[in-house]
Amino acid sequence: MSAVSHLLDTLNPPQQQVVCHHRGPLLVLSGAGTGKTKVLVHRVAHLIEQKKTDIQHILAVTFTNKAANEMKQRIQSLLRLNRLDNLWMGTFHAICHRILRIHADDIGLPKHFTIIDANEQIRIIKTILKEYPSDVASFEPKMIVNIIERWKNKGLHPEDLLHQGDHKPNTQKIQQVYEHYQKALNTYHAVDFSDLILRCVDLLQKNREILAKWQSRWTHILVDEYQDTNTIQYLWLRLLAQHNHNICCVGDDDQSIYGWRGAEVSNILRFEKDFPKAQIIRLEQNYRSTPEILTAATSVIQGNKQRLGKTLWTEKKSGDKIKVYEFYDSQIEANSLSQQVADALDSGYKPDSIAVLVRTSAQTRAIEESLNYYQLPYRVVGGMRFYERSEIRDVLAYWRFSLYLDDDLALIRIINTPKRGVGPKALDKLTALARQNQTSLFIGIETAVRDGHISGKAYQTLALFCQQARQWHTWLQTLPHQEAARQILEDSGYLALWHKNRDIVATSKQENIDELISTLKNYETMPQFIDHVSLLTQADQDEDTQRVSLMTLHSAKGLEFDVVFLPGWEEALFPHKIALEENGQHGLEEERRLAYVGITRARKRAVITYCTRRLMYNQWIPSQASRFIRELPEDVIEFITQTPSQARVLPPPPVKKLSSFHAGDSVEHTTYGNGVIRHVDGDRLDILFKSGAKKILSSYVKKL
DNA sequence: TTACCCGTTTTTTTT
DNA sequence: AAACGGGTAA
Repeated sequence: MSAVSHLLDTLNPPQQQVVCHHRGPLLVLSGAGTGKTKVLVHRVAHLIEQKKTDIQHILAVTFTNKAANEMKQRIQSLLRLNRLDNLWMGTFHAICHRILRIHADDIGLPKHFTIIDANEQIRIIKTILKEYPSDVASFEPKMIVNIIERWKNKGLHPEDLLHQGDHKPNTQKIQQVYEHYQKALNTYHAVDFSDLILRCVDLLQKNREILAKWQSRWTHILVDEYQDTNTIQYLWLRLLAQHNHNICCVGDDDQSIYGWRGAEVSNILRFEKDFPKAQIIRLEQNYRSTPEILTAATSVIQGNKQRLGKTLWTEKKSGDKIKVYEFYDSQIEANSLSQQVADALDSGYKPDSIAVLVRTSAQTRAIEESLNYYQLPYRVVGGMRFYERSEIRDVLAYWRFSLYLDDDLALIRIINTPKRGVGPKALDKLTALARQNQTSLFIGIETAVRDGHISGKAYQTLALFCQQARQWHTWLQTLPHQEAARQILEDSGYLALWHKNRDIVATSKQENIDELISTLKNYETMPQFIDHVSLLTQADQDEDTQRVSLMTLHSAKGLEFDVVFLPGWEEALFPHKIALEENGQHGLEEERRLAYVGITRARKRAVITYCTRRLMYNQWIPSQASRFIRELPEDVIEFITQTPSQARVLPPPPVKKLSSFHAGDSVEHTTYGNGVIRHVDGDRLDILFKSGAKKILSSYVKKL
């Protein structure tokens, strides 16, 4: 008997096995912790092992790249395979990206089109808005981007909006900006995130042969986290599955938390209509949590009216009650949380089986400070992402531009970094010139230099720059790519920008750049690296080290931990007031699903906390318990209140004794690095860092 | 063109 | 508290 057939028996009969064997459209409505990932992994493994299906005929869509990697690994170890190169598994965006690159010619994109991020979107919108009359120009660029995204998520192009008959004056104006924005993207040979999918759908719809090719290629389509699929993604799936009808979607309507990104639960209902023979299977046995946790989660989610409805049950043994704490303020909440983390570690839980899940990323700051103070090992998941740092984007732009001299967006980013005396004015002129001649910006600049269109100061630097750029381009063709990459940064004077500066910020930027250069060796060529990087969102750093995870509820989707802390359950923060203001009842229900996701991440212990005052914008704002706390069933919770007088006393200092400080001691600060104490003033230390002197609370520094 | 001052805003959630 | 933007002087 083969390994997998044997493993199928370890699945929990009967439904889980049915999912693995089923052919034809299948919708798996499964609750939290019912083993849906396991089922998907086994289904794919089973298909591959039976040899009836070649790996390349399977398409599996996951919600994050990380989830895809994990699933691949699990399949590999099940089948004892080394590689799964021909398996198409990844996010909608990654898969559409691959398809678009194959068919770039068919839709008039260059092979190396650029994918722009949110910052670049806003920058482009800003420049566009300048050309409009004052009423439009005063629109918030971010709002415009949001509206355009919403349209794109529904598959609406600028011209579709004209036929829609929405004649609100603002809609018409924004429609024009949308049209303008798409033109700008075209001239930059760029697409935004939503375009990856939208343009892929366009490609498939307009080109029957290409559609047929992909339809017949994929005999099996699997979709995870189906509840978070938006309209355009659904259209894409439907196009591809229409031929074979062999599509298996797994999702939980109670965990739909991306409505603001266009996800529609109605896609679940649509599925039954578009695939009439679809079978629906419900997985309702939870294998993850204690009955207490499950009861609490179920009770909260029952507050929602719009549910497909299912009843989760478990055979697990009874465990701890869910603790609900009220604290005097958010600092005390953070400190108490640290202590409880320390307790959990003491009682044997591994750091990576503990998580702190917050509603907004702003909450992480206070918690981080406290975890630092108590010297607990933690990691912020999805915080300031590596590839979003300005120095990393600069370096990537240098490389991208050197590789593709016609990449105008990259050029614009780096042309005046370091300063070459080319400001917005000069850039406007050069752009206009390039557009006039129908050339890329770089060629435009070269012409301008040759024909002497530029005056004194900028002329010198630009002439040099053009020569250098040609040189960089050649280097990438002739030298080993890692070497070329470094030389470009040297030669351009970009590295010197940070070398000059001795402060801690510059040092960390240098380190980041070094790290980026060293990752180049994992790729064979520069184009390969650039392609890969444009879709990376989370740098999977120090995965191997044992740390407590600190992240938002949204990024915790699909994960599970033994112990879960849920701080900040207060009205206005959770449910967030913007969600209520903008989306009313729907907003509230989505927040409630978020609460459900939070609680159900826990295997053994869940701790919910709130406080009566919270520090916001450096001001103390009174707060009150979230309505979700009232929705918890009393018999599974243990309620603990700290009175203000108790709360005023700060918890004792770290488990390890806090060393007393003296002038002359060397200390370390997580942000500012190493420094020397000049003067001690009670709890405040006057420290000389490389970046300059700072007065810092003793609790934030470590004695060396 | 850039550097600096001063007043204003910032906190949903992410592929 | 810290980041951002508009305005102005050099």
